[in-house]
Amino acid sequence: MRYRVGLETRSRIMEATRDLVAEAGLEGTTIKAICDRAGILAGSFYNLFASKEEAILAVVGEAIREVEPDPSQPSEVAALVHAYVDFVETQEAAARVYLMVAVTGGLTDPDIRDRMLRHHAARAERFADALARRRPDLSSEAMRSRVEALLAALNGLAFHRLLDPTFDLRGHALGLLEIGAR
Amino acid sequence: MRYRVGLETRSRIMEATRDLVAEAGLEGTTIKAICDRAGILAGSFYNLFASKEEAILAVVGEAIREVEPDPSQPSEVAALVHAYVDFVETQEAAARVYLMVAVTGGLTDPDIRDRMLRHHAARAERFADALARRRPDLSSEAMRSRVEALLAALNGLAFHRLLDPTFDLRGHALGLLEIGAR
DNA sequence: TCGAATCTTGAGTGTTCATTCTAATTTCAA
DNA sequence: TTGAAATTAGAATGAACACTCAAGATTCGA
Repeated sequence: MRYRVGLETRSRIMEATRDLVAEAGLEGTTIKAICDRAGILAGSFYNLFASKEEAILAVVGEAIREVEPDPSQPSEVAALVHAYVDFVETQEAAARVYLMVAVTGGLTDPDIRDRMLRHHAARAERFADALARRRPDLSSEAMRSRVEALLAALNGLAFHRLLDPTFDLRGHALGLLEIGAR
Repeated sequence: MRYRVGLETRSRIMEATRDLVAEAGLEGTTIKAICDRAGILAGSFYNLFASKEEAILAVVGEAIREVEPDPSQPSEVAALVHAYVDFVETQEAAARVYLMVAVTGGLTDPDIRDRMLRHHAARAERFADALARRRPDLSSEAMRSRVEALLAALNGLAFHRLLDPTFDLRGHALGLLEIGAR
């Protein structure tokens, strides 16, 4: 059971963590820097998070929850693509943190890798459902292939956009639909 | 002017660095671990590399040079795709290091970011030339769009393959050609 | 209002790590 | 063979950093 002030501190910590990791990377971000930006001291940090890793994973968890709009109701493929582009464009810091953890963590830590693969599988499922409505003619093999290609391309394009802010992510992402999801 | 033993030590260091970073990540890899695996002591490391970062960038440079086959003569799109898949499959450690540096470094260090964007531009050029021969009908805009989509998708698929060794990278990569480069 | 739970402070701890330095050894061109 | 340059060993250094702790302050339900 947390007090209100504790919850506020917690969200200030997460905000500071997200922005700092987005700028300086996972290891470039120190507890001291997080605390300075959140306006607290180390003891308060450890009152709310067990470790730096836990704070970063909390940020990633939040990003994962925000990248998918309304998981309850079905969507069009184009709507899913737009939602993803919106996420990258408007929550750039969260997108950067997600990407860094997915790559560094995914390639070195089995737990994070499994988490990323599960997230990917859920996303693929969602896209497959949407695509099935638009292209009922495709075999499940062809569907799988299209979805993997589309998700991989979206991720690759998003990475390019994060490297180069002038890159037209939305244009290229919508181009994918023209090329592959006629 | 280096002596033969120095050059041999240098390549042992690079090999150790590549494999360790592939396993443990950029910051998980220590100078001591590199030296242990290379069978040397710290003094020798610093006789040949100015810093840990320099050794890692040397590994990345080597990977960049190996990912492109014969930059002199022109290639078919399919050949370029095969070459990329071959690189990821046979030089998995190098591919992992490249990816980690591209993401963590690219998103936090301006020099590395520029280097990655230049590498991408050169690759895109290469793919565009190959695609132009197969599809002379496409406008230069459509060409650009196809190439960006193809490269992004290849990168995304490669990342997935590195996360999940059972993922059929070559199958999906060739699927891209069927979908988009008819 | 009371007081148990929660929160904050801020100094402190211990470790890990990249990097340096010096002296001894080895290489290899002339 | 010689000796200047390159290589190596290995201990030492110093900084950075994640994390702990005890004591006081604050919160808020009962």
